[in-house]
Amino acid sequence: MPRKRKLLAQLSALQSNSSFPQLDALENLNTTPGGDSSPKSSKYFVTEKKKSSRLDADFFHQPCVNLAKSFLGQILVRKLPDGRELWGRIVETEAYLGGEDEASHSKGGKQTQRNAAMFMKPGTLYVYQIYGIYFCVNVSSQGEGAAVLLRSLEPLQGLDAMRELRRASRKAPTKLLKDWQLCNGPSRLCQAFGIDKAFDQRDLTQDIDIWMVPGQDLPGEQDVVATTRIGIGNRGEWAQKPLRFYLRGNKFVSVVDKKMEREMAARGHLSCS
DNA sequence: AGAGGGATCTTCT
DNA sequence: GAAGATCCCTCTC
Repeated sequence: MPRKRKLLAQLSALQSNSSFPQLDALENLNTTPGGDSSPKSSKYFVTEKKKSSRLDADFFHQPCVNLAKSFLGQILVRKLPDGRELWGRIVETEAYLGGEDEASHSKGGKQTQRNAAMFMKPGTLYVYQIYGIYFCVNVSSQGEGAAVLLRSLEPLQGLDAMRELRRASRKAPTKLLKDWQLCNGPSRLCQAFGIDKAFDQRDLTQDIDIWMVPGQDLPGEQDVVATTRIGIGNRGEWAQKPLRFYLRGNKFVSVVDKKMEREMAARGHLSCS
């Protein structure tokens, strides 16, 4: 299986120096981002700066739907083992509410080995494998077994690395992926950001490889489209609930619901200009 | 542009 | 044993 071998090779190349994550962390504190090797930079300064800009436990401690909306416009940051930082603005999310939600992995309130992270403290990552080949990443919210699925990102920094990671999982020689194709889908963003099962149960408020920072321009209520979730098939009424949220008009969203956007406009949610 | 099928494996019945 | 919070490739209109 040449395809699989190629994937593994790419992955191990990227993670070649990650055998001792704690040592890596210490080294990273002593080096300035961007390869500046000025020897006198203070690690205390760097630590302080990081802490102040990271979204904290208070932010994640919100009811599921609120958190799903609050994520829009915020920034996911991933530090690769080689030191490169990937930045992506969150533009599409889905809320999975827990026990009562028939489409949730935590439906019926049942906790299993797979979904354990959904029951952990808000800000915990829940990463699961889907269809045997892909991964999806969620963030635990307030509420028993509730979590928010990250569906699409607008890539901001580290696009070359994202393209490499995305290309590694395809077989045929293809044209270079456009920017909008890098992170527009739950498993695509996991590929682009190098997120796999190893990130399950990690804490976004503490982890050294992945975290979130506040976005610059946060959307208002009128910029957010609320519509049905993707890929949950026949789950009765739960398939119909508006639990997917995305930024209106953003070209990095994976699935646009034109019909819903028209309905919202007709209802007067869209400001007339 | 849209429909259809294959890939591939963990989880739960 | 079957299904699954997906993606990619190919075929057809």
